[in-house]
Amino acid sequence: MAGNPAFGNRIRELREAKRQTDPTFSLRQFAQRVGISATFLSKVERGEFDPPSAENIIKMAELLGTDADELLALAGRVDPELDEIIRQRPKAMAEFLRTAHQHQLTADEIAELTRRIRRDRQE
Amino acid sequence: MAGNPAFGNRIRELREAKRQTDPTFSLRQFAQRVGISATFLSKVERGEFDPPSAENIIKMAELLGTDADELLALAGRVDPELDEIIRQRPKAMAEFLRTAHQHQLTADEIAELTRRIRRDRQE
DNA sequence: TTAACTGTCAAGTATAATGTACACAGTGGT
DNA sequence: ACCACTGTGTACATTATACTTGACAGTTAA
Repeated sequence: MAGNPAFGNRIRELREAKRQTDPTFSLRQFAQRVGISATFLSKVERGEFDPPSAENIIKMAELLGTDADELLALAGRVDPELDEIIRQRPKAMAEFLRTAHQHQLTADEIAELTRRIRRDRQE
Repeated sequence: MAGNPAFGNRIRELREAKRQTDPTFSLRQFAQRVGISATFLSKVERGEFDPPSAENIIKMAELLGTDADELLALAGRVDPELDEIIRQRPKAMAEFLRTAHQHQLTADEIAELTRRIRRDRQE
């Protein structure tokens, strides 16, 4: 890899937005709360460095009040927890994911299947 | 990481089995066909080194005639292709996976959902 | 005007991941 | 006795990942 402007821009955008109402969202202070250096964050936001580790991206999402999975996706990563879930049922989950992809399921259609799990289980 | 006996044992087991009928499945020859050194494979099989890259595990699965996703899971990895699929619908897929996990869906139940995708799509 | 911020630049670092080359010892056949 | 093969131990090598330190210039507020 060699930097990711899409991810960086999004972080800067979210951080600047937060800062409108909370001045502690300066580059330095935000970096400190995430647990990385200001320099690193600066380069990441300008797409000069690769996004941080999944762990730190998740911290960013929490602080910024946004969805971690979307931020991770933007960074070209997946929550390690999801990989762990796949590993518990590798064949079945792999087949499910590939089939969903082949049929180009929309987010709504996937959400419908999620609801079905909850519904079937609750009775 | 620091070696993975479960993965190594499985590879050795599968390779030795193959060798019963095909003498080209010696450690050296198999390593060569996978594209790694015999030394490395030896250490991996004895759980002294970590499993190879996802790419090389997939090659092993092909040569050994076994399921790549299961081998990858044993190695503590996930096919990068699956991560890519998740990244295309991060929120929906993440929610699906977490819900399936929370409800402890069995492989069969997941397969049923996969069939449902195909069925609903075919009409 | 100086003090305290803001973000940025240049350079370097620590650790892990993913391997390699080469020499060696044991075994089985000829 | 020798050859060719088996797997293995020692000792690195290479690249990527995920950052850090310290110095700097511009802006803002007292």
